[in-house]
Parts: sequence; C-alpha cells; structure tokens
Amino acid sequence: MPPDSRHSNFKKLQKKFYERYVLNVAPDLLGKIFVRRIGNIILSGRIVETEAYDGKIDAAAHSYNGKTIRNAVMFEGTGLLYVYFTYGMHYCANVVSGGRDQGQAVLIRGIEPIDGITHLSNNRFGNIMLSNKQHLNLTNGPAKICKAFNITKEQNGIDLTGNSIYILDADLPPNSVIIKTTRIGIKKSVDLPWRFYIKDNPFVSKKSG
DNA sequence: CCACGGATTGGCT
DNA sequence: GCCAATCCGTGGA
Repeated sequence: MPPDSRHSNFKKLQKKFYERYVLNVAPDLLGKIFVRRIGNIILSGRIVETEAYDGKIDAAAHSYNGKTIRNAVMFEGTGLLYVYFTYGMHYCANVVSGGRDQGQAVLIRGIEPIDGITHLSNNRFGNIMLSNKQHLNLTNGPAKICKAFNITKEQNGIDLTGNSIYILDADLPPNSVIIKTTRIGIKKSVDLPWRFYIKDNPFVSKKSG
C-alpha cells in the first residue's frame, strides 16, 4: 500500500533538493509524493517516471534557444513549477532545477495516485472511478497528470516550497529498480538516456524506450 | 497487440 | 506557415 500523505510526517522538499543538477534531481524525484492542495481537498501521488531537460547542452529542451515568454520559468529559479501547453490541447508539468538562468527542468511523466482519487477521476474523465482500466489510465502520462490534478497555465511559476503545490520526501518502495533510458516524444537529442522510471510500476507511461 | 493519424492552439521562424 | 516534451480512437494482424 502506498503511504497516505494526509497521515504522514514526510517533509516538503526544499530549495536545496532542487538546486542540484537536473540529472541528479530527475532520478531522485522517483518515489517522492507530488501534492496539490485545493482548499480542503488534497490530491497526491507517488512520482514514478521523470525526464531531465538541460537547455545548455540538450536540443530537445524548450530552453535550448534561450529565454522566451513561454519558457521563462525555466530561467527564473529553482524549485518552480514550469507548465507548458502543447499539441493545442495538453498541459505538461515540470520541476525547475539547477538554479537561476540554468534552463533546467524535470518533466513529470508518471504518477501513482494516492489521495483524492475520486477528484482525480472527475477531473480526468468527468465522473468517479469506473473501471480498473480507467484507474491505470489516470496519471500514466504527462498531460494526463495535469488533467487529473487540474494543472494549467494558471499554475505556471508556482513555487514548490509553498503550500498549494509541493513535493514530499519519501523513500522508494522496497526493492525498487530504477531504469535509465531514452526520452519519449522528442525529435532532437533522442539518444540521451535522460528518462528515469521505477521498473514494473503500472503508472509508467511506456515500458520500453 | 501494434501502427497510424486526427484533434486543436499558440509559439516561434 | 510549421509543428510540437500528447492522447485517443480506429483499423488491421
């Protein structure tokens, strides 16, 4: 059973965690608990899949060609939430790392739901949980996560050390095996092994890669 | 199970 | 004007 963040003593990750290089932050986010508070409602889940992007050396990063309106948050500080809009209909959420003006971020690609599952389901499908198939399809992809957690451009730039969206420290489940492989859905820097996930977790978006 | 293409907006060239 | 750090439905093996 995953932990219930409402009843845990887990501590919120602080600036020091996010300040490190993105290739350290991305795998270290695996197992941590992503939390969104909306009034009295708590939505949460364990992070099971991430990807690193480093604009200094990585042509696939949005920050690769410098700061623009869209990617500005990637340059504006450590531990911020960078939310971008893509394919005309989807949002994806990232954690800014490394420090100001570094252009580094970790894309959150897979989450195992913990708290507020009926709310996550209502946000995602427009009704409460119906089937096991829907349960597994809730947050196993970056845009699915934003849909379920109701994250849009409104949340772009939120400080993750605040009280609305944050990440709790937590240990990996026992016997977890971390897979390091290539990233998904990009056309540049395709060979960099900058994707990380927990082996055999059902909320990883894709097994191979 | 796998491959393919449509949806649909806004950022950037 | 091009096309994206995606998702989902369809159609064939």
